[in-house]
Amino acid sequence: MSDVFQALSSPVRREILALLKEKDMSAGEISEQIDVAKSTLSGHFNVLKSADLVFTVKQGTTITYSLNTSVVEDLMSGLFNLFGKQPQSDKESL
Amino acid sequence: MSDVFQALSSPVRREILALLKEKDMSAGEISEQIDVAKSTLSGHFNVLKSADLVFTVKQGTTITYSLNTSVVEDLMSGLFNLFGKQPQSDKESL
DNA sequence: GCCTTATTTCGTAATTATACGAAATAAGGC
DNA sequence: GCCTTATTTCGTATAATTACGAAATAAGGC
Repeated sequence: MSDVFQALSSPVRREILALLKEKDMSAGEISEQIDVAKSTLSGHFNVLKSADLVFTVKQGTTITYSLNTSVVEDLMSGLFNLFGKQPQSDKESL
Repeated sequence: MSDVFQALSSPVRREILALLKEKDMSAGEISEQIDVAKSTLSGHFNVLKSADLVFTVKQGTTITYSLNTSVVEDLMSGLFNLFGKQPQSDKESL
């Protein structure tokens, strides 16, 4: 849960996710759209992968990034758990 | 938007919010529940206030913190905007 | 085997975040 | 006016984040 929020706290990473919402893209394609060094982007990709927000498929030398929509649903339910009216059942989710 | 995610990325701050979900609490009451120094908590309160996730009422020498539920709704709609099926209309929200 | 293209890892620097204890501020009761 | 209680600000230390360019790795075409 921390990982997901931490990942989402960067505007650059949210921009990556917004691009991937439209279509799957390679690291190179993403770097054409976002003005930071490729090495920096690569670091952001790692953060997004660790948070399980994206997954990759490697085809030859290009790596295609895709949005992992199921984790977004997990995030939503986590937010409901954090803020919803129901009493907090387990604190592990914090 | 960054502020909110950044605020939510800390487990300590999420624990504060979970406590405030149950009921309004003073800084002192919160510090009885969470094992970090009061000065450290005070810093977390500032982050939460900057993100507009909580608001305060001062009565005498005690300050009561309350959850700002409307910002949670803003967060939800921001997430839908980021991940939802509809094409991204404005990039300002990033 | 060698070049080119795609991407990541490494070394480094600057900024930001998190934590603590001690000192400062603010309000109320006596 | 002085003490007590509640909370914040300050000084400081450490760790994490973000960024860059250069070098390393990986795969494919020739």
